[in-house]
Amino acid sequence: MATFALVDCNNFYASCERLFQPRLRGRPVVVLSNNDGCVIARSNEAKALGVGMGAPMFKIRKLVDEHDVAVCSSNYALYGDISERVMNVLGASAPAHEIYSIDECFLDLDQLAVPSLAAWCRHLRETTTRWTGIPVSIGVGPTKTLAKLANRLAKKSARAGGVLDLSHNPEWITPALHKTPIQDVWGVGRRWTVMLQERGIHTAFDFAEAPDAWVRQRMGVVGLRTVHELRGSVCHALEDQPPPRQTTCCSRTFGTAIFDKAQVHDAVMSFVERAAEKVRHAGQVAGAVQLFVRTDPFAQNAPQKSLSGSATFHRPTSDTREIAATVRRIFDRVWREGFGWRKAGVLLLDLGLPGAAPASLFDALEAPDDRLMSAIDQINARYGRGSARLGLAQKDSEWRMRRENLSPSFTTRWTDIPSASLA
DNA sequence: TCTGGGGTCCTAGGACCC
DNA sequence: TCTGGGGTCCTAGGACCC
Repeated sequence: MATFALVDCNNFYASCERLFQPRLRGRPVVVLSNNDGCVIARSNEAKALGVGMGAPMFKIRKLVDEHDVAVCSSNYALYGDISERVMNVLGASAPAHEIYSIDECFLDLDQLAVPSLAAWCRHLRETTTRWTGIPVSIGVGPTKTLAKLANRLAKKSARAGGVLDLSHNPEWITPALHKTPIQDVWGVGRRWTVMLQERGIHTAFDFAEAPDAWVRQRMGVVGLRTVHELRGSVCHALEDQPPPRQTTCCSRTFGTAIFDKAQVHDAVMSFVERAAEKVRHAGQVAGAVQLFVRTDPFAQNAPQKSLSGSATFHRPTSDTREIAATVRRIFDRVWREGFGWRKAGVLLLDLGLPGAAPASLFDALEAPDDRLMSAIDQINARYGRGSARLGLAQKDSEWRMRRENLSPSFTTRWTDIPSASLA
């Protein structure tokens, strides 16, 4: 019998904001998406006030004012760095681990020889919080799906104390399934929730009882795997060596609609720079690139339009200059005047290792020179992102995001390091 | 006035092959 | 008159995750 643990940081972004800002402790805190658009993280106090996940800021303005809710713009430099610290603690603790998201980590506890797994988990939980300042909850189960489910209950139940082990208490599994609403099962999203509820399936227990053939027909093999995992058979193994990315994307919603071609082009070029950096950082090259630009889908009265175009490189590349030249051609080809553009993005596709693709007939004629890109990447690694650039885009332009309540980069920028005084 | 960004996997259908 | 069977590859769209 396999044993998986899921360690999940509680209200991760809100907890990160609190780390270096004690004035936020005990107060309701929300963290907003880019452009300060909608809520993407809430402290327990904010949840208790009824602030929903994904709620647009303009809809909760009144609640925020009335209850003195602290509002933070998202600060990914901070969250990414804190995440790395948490993952380091967790990775060192277990025989094998899989970083599942910025705030979640699966552990494989099969080979762990300890007298009481629950006690071990409680200790890990305390250590993680003491060493990183981030509170976590731990769920344990015979499959990843059950570990997820246990984690949710560990968070909710005061009695559980942040840890719930279903693996060594199999008699708790059935009650746990009964207590889990169908929409909270890992792998069941909004659409499937509606479909399942219409057919009388309201809890994880109901779902686990559903006939295989029916699930297979309505939800494909993906749904069937979830059902089997709820019943305790492993369908999702621990992936401690994550497969390399197949695509990478850099896109943004602009702070305001933009009509000007040069401005949109500027934004697109900065996305090219960032996307190419990501791909080089992963040691990969891209086989193709896609560009999209679209209007604001929420602007009911404005004309809607979506532009997109793509191109294949005859030799896979990660060179910003080459990608930029290609994207510029696509941009000129698809551009249309007269629309208020609100979002754009660049996708790098068919990612692979350099040299993995078959050589083209003309390769010998154009040996790539990657010295400039390496130099730029090294400078930026040392002095901070954006220190050296190709001059493809203005540094500060109109399309920039709104981030009105941005916290300092406490741990990743020298000038922002918090100071303490003993006086 | 004000609604994020970045991914994965699966499936169906069409083009094309012999 | 009679009009197969079995593949592959690609793409778009839909579901999901955080």
